[in-house]
Amino acid sequence: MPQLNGGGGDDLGANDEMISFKDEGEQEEKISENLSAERDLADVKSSLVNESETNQNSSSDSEAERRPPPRSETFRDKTRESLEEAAKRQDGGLFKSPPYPGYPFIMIPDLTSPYLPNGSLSPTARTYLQMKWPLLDVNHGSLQSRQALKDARSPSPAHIVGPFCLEFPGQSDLSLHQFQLSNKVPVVQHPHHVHPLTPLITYSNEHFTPGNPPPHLQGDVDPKTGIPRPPQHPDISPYYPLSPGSVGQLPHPLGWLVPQQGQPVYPITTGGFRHPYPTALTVNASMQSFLSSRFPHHMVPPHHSLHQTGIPHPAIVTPNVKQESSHSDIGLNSSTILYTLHRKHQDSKKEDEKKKQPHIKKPLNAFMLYMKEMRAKVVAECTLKESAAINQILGRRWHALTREEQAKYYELARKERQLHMQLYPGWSARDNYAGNQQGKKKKRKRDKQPGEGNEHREYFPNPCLSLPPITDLSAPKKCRARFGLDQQNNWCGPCSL
DNA sequence: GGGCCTTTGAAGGAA
DNA sequence: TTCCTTCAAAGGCCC
Repeated sequence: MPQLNGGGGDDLGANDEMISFKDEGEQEEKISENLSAERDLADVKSSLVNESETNQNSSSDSEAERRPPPRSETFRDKTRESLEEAAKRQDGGLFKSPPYPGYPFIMIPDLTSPYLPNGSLSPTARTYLQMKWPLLDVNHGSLQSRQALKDARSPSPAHIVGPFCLEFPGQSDLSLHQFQLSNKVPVVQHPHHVHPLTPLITYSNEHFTPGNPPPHLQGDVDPKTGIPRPPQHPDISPYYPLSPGSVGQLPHPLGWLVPQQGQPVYPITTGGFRHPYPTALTVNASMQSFLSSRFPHHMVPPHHSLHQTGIPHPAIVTPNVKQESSHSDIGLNSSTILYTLHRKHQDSKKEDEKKKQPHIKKPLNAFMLYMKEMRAKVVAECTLKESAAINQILGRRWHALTREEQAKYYELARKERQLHMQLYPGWSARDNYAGNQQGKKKKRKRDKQPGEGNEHREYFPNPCLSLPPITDLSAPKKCRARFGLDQQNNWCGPCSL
């Protein structure tokens, strides 16, 4: 396997991670070289914020800006430490004197209340929103945009500046790349028809190669696969997408986002309130539920039923809980029936509240990111549709990747984890275990027999050379079936026992 | 309708 | 520290 070239040992993933961080260290050097340019960038950005602040906001804004960012008690110490460590380790100068309060791994502003009493976005929230989702014209500074933000029903795209990333003269490609990595923006995730490459366009070589034109000026066809890219800015993370039809139904600032390539980014629908990917409202709602369940009530900021940012996170899946009417099942003829039903209603309501807690998905690991990118390509090449077979191919291709290529995905995965950790500080992978899921049936993997499965990989570092054709899923995997009794010297260890 | 398959990696818990 | 388990995505297949 390519990963073994370096003689790193058995743990390939660990080695790759090391490589990833090594590369990162090289990036730090480059970042240092461009520190002055980034300061200029920061000045420009800060001036933009301050300018709009001065013009539009009352003194409360300034006061809010002076206030230290809300230190949520929800942040675990270890999370904070890891974030700080990651910040120190990763961005060097960018974090020494962060011109952006929210960039990129600083504490997230209080998004549960990003608006000031006058209806405008607080500077902190505005900064965060812009950094997090550049599509938001939160920094535009115009009364128009703010008006649109306040008037959630206004779908006016007038203040939309279109898909863009914050590119400033003098900003190095590397820093821009880092910015894009850390502030990928959710726009739209088409459940199955989005080219999976999209997620990793951000991490394509374009961003690693200085001097490339802005990605949004490039064609819509991915040069790598020839598959058209979805109407989404390549700098925008599709991992934190908005679901079509999920946002427009809610009166929030994103209602004004413009359609791209004829497809509405945030379509205003009159459909139900069910949505596969909850919006930022549900993010906040999830955090609200999370906070409520873990911390004293007085420590939990108030939660409003309508979100303020409208930014969803794909890692969240809200169970489709039927909205119960508070009066629908209450009888009117008998007080006894009424009382009984009311009790039942209250009980079911409690259960529903538990179920309503959005399911925050795990951040994707490097291989998952790779799969998302390459799946369509493999499907196109092999005309396969069965994911099991495709995943086998992808698994082999993954091992065939060079260390540098893999490092790219490890880096992306690391960014995703950091972003996920920022968005959901108290989240634990354990939360998603079936045992903690209400009403979710625990999935049980089929028990593997000795000598079956990954054990072979230890003895055949390159499974592409030793395994039967990958499309032949029915081919036996056991060494006896593969090599026969007369070639037991080729059997792997477990099979030889 | 929901679990299984299949891959790798991350994370958490048990030993 | 090591090992094991679960979950993340994907979509056809099967019960």
